[in-house]
Amino acid sequence: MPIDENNGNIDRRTQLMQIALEKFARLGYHQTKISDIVQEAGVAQGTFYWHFKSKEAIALEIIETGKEQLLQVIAQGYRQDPGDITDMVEASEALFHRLFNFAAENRHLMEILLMGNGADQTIRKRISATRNAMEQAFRRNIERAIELQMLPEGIEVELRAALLMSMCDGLLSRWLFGSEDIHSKVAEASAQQLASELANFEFYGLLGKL
Amino acid sequence: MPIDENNGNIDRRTQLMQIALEKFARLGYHQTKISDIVQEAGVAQGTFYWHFKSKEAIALEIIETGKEQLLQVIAQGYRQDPGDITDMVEASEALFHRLFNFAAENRHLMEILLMGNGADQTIRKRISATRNAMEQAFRRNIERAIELQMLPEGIEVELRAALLMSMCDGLLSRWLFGSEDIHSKVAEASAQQLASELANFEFYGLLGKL
DNA sequence: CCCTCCCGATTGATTCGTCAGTCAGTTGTC
DNA sequence: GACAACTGACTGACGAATCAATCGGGAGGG
Repeated sequence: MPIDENNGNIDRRTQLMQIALEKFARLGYHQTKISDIVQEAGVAQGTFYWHFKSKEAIALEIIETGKEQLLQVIAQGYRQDPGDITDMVEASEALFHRLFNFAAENRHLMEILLMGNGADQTIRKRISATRNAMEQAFRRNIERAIELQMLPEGIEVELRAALLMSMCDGLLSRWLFGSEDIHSKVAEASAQQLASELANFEFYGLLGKL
Repeated sequence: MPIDENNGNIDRRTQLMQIALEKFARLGYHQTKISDIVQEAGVAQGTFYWHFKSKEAIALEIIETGKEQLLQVIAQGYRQDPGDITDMVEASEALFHRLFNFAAENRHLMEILLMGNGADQTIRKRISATRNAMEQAFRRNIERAIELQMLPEGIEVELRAALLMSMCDGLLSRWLFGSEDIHSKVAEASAQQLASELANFEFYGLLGKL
């Protein structure tokens, strides 16, 4: 056999994490048995415990990895140089667009992060830390916009970041996992459309641009 | 003993539901043992199974009860007669205020509804149905406002309802359960303040009233 | 070239704790 | 004596984690 054997032969560790991610998302944390994971990977149960300390450990590692990717997407942030409000809306829209694309490409990860599929305390805490990090990223973006005088000074930054994050949460859950029975328009929209609507609402609220 | 014995002697069923609600919220569904519940109620394990078919059954019943209360709060809705935008914002604010007060008085219920504390499929589905019902209530309110010409006709009602619901979700979670380490301003605000900020953002967005 | 020792990776039967749910029996009330 | 409410020891299943045994391949020595 050749030395460099990489024909779909990813690192066991990575393979197990991918399978676990998919199962945690689809079945929920508690419903996923280690035996399910190893069976799908075609290895024995002991192998799992050679690579990971425990079931919880693999979950935490999955979340940590996802967090880093996600923050990278957001960190690209708003544009650096001043402009008018239209520029601001556009920049915001671009950020959402990137975020929505990432989410679509990482459904399982988002399912865990957004729906917190039935994990326990420790894991939920880690998830919430991840979301908190996202929110802080949004917040820095808003602050930056104020420095550049693209937004008025008086506004409650923290509150606005929270609202923004909430709206992302909400749109993403509905877009990716909206209940089948209720055919939502949100579910059918494109990442581009959603990003655009969201950015508009962010700035102009229900009354729209006047 | 007298016939009508009600000295803090609530119906066993109700008592068990209250205790279960508190424990599900605090510890999470899977972490809560039936033995915990009955111990706190001071009854034997068999008693639980005399009143409820299963652990899942009590959880579903708790959610159902909560859903009804919650919908009642929202159903009081916007005012019925036309007015100007300021009236609209005020009506909206009043709705949020009622909702936030209810939430504060029903922390445990909200914790389950908002954080979905680690339950499995069936239960999460029921929770999501409850939230969906809330969202539809918001939606009807927006539609009503359009009929009364308090809002422009062109807007995407469904999307706006989703965004509104998301913001409520987000504010409520942060207000009631915001992580202790990050002292959030949101956590310290009053129901009144939050309702007001939210209603303003709803209509005017980040740019504020001009 | 072969033998052997080492070690990382893997196996899977077994252990062990944990709970949801059961049931045969008791209590007390009308 | 009938029936609703309650008891609590018990069981049966399940699933996370363990561990002694195995495998395969590379390094080194003769």
